[in-house]
Amino acid sequence: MDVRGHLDLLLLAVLAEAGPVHGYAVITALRDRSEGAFDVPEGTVYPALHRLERAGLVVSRWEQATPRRRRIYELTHDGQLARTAKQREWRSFVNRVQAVIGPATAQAMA
Amino acid sequence: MDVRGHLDLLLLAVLAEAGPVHGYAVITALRDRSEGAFDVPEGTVYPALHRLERAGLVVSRWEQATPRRRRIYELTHDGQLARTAKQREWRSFVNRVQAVIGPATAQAMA
DNA sequence: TTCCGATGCCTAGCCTGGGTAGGTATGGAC
DNA sequence: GTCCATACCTACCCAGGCTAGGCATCGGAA
Repeated sequence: MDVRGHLDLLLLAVLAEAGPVHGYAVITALRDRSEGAFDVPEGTVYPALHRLERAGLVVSRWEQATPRRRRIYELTHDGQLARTAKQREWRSFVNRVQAVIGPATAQAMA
Repeated sequence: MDVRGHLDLLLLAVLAEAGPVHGYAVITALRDRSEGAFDVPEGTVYPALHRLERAGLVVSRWEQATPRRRRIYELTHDGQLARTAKQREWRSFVNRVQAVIGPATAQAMA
């Protein structure tokens, strides 16, 4: 299942709840939390994290003294704000879609 | 608000519930049902309808004896199936996202 | 009567985002 | 010693959706 334009929300959510974490762990966290549904390829996640960093929503640093080189990502303040904003957007989006595709479906979701 | 990869679902839903309808009406229906949120430009909808027709999910015919020329779109049987499939996908997608971004948000949606 | 906005259709091209495919390197298990 | 999992990366492709334009008709307002 692809992430359909909501990748940033997912990444920001993982970073917010899992704390400072490296890229590969973001991928596994996404897979675990979605029960395997969001098996997002590395070629999607790494560039996305770089985008978020360029946008100032995350900062990264190379982890010291670990067996493998790891780049640790962390939300900035702007990233926190963006996360809550995107969550609001997400809720609104879901409600709008629900309104279009019919209340029966909305009920079936509960 | 953009439709983020769920345009086909929205179009199929409108066509399923509003019955045979022309393209411009699809646009207004989408806007009305979403309370203005999905104000999808014509340059998005018309090509999308053509895609759906090429895919065999809708058929179109030119309406006879109307003041303006109108192309009427209607779901095919495959279109009906695709609609229900995409609704299932949508529900699943929402649940997965919810699982990732946290149950608190899911609760807030109810 | 003339003009403008709403209706109704269309397409060419851009841009972004996500996926594919491939490369590099190290650690641990067998 | 070989192979898989870990861990990072980028170049490229492609689809989808948006911008920006064009065309035509109708009704109402000025």
